[in-house]
Amino acid sequence: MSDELLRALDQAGVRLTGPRREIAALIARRNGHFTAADLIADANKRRLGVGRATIFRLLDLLAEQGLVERVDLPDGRHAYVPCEPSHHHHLVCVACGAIAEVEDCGIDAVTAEASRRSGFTIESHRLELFGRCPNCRSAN
Amino acid sequence: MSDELLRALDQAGVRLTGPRREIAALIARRNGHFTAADLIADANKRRLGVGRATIFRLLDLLAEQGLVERVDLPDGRHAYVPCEPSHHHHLVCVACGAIAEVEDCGIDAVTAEASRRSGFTIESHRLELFGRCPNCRSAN
DNA sequence: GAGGACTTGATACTGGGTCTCATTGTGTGC
DNA sequence: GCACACAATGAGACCCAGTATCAAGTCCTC
Ligand SMILES: [Zn+2]
Ligand SMILES: [Zn+2]
Ligand SMILES: [Zn+2]
Ligand SMILES: [Zn+2]
Repeated sequence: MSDELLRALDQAGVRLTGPRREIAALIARRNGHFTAADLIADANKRRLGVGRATIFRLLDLLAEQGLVERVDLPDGRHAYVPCEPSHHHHLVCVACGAIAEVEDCGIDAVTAEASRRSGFTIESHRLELFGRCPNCRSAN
Repeated sequence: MSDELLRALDQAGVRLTGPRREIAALIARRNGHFTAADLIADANKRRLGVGRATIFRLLDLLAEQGLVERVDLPDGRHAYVPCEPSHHHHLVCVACGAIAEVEDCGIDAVTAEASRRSGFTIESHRLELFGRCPNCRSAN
């Protein structure tokens, strides 16, 4: 539920205001990835009086805390995924939007090799995998 | 030079128009990554009469042909990188924008493992590495 | 409770990118 | 070379994500 998000925010010294609780609840009841526009639409539908800006601000906050991660979809849209705050990568179903998390499984070797060949110092990386989840694959 | 881009476009059955030649020249004289806005600024500076829309349209075309690839910068901006049309990844210098290309060096093993663990069929992936090129590292 | 800092939402604004459409330019067949 | 069908162009309007501003409201502490 949204309790996790709220607890984590509280521990980070962030004020737990009414709007923030409501937006956290919206996020908790989504599954898979969502865009800022999705949340704004949700909020409008439920006639919560929260403003657009507040939603963007909370998303920034959550991203800072690593509770949510930004994903760039293949079509260029920006989406968010609720997340554990440890390093990992996302597998996104292009049909239904379902998400799976995968921990590093050999990426470090790849970055080390790339660094050796190019002479670059690598500071960060982004890996996103796109495909079809088991459900969508069988539904074809 | 821009001849490569033009030749590739020609072979793909695309009309070689004046504006397209000029934009291709602009791209050829850039090094590293660039944004659509960069090209638009270049075009304005040189008083080429090309419209914004034409630049976006050519970028789409080039991306379709794999002659240019879209990169999502860490700050969320969308940039492009001139490219070979074979699969590979980019190493982007966060200080000066220099680009190095790296071929797959073990990524396939990572995707296979992720697929095995999650049950997803993986159709595509995006890997971007961010760091500092040798120049920027020593200049510090 | 009172106070002061933080948060909020309305609104205006920016900037990337798309759409439309009348005009122009290109490649082709002759 | 020339005409023609059709693709491409550019000007401008338009749309949408995201940001900035600021007066009014809210939270937490004391
Ligand atoms: Zn995650
Ligand atoms: Zn990683
Ligand atoms: Zn799916
Ligand atoms: Zn550099």
